[in-house]
Amino acid sequence: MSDGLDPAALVPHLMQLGTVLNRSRLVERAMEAVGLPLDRPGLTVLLTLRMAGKPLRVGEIAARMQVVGPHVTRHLHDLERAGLVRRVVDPDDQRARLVELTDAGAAAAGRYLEAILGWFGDAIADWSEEDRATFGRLLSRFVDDLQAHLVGE
Amino acid sequence: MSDGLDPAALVPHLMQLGTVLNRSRLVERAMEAVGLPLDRPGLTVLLTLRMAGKPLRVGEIAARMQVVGPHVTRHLHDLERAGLVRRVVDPDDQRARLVELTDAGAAAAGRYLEAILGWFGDAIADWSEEDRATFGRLLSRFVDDLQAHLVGE
DNA sequence: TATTGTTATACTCTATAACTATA
DNA sequence: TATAGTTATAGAGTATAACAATA
Repeated sequence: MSDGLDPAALVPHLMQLGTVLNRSRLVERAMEAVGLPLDRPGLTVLLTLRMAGKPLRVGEIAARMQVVGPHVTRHLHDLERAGLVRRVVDPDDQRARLVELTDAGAAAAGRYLEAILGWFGDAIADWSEEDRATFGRLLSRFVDDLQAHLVGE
Repeated sequence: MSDGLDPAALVPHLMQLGTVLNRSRLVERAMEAVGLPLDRPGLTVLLTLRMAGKPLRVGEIAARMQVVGPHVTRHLHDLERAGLVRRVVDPDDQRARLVELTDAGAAAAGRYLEAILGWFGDAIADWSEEDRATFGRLLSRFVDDLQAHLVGE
């Protein structure tokens, strides 16, 4: 109530960010840059595995993407056919499948990430080191707090 | 290169935020809270008009939502049938239509916004005033810089 | 009987193409 | 001829339901 930085001022920025993140041609450009055409969910699966740094079960991928199981299964087919991932039976549970990146998949995910990072880096190239650090800290905190509140409700 | 707050650390948070913003049930909850069932794009149209604070042409709404004209037209039908918006011919150009909120539409948009603001406010309720102000400032700057770079490329 | 994943199907959101009316 | 909007259609992304296999 003391100034203009209440939630009301935040919402338009967040809406705009959501738009840029999801509706801009960011992903398409990354795919052009890398030269390996994937659909958006396929790329998300790849990046999810890459960021996890280890093989994941189908259900775990779905949970991290916040989508439902069948959706992941569907895109795993394409990725497997393209030689980017491999499905192996989980030794701990014969029902489950462990999905892992192939060498080609890991390389592709790395190149995509590199392209995207390049853009983000360019966008904040002239920020002070302090602003970057502060933004990183507050953004992380914001996402965590928001998710906690939405889940907990 | 001096610490962990380079773009690489930002990306996972941004991906997560994108997920929360677009794929969580945030919108559905707001609609339940308000009791007026709309689809997501319909609600976005309503909020776009509300945040503009004045009647907008169809093309202008589409531009702000970063979607294509026909998409807006489609949802305007539903909104008009529900009595939430009104389409009037632009006096300056007989080809164009000015879309304006009805009283009911403005009231609904206000209630939705209130519900959403409430959640955001709760999420950052225990932040210091300084952190809120800083986050607001950096977020706004980040979105602007990012958009400028993506457009300019 | 509960859980992991798959198959089949349907729904939501958004785009492209073809058209109408005004400029 | 160019622009604002609409209608009709198609495609991408995701969900629900029914099922199979293992636990």
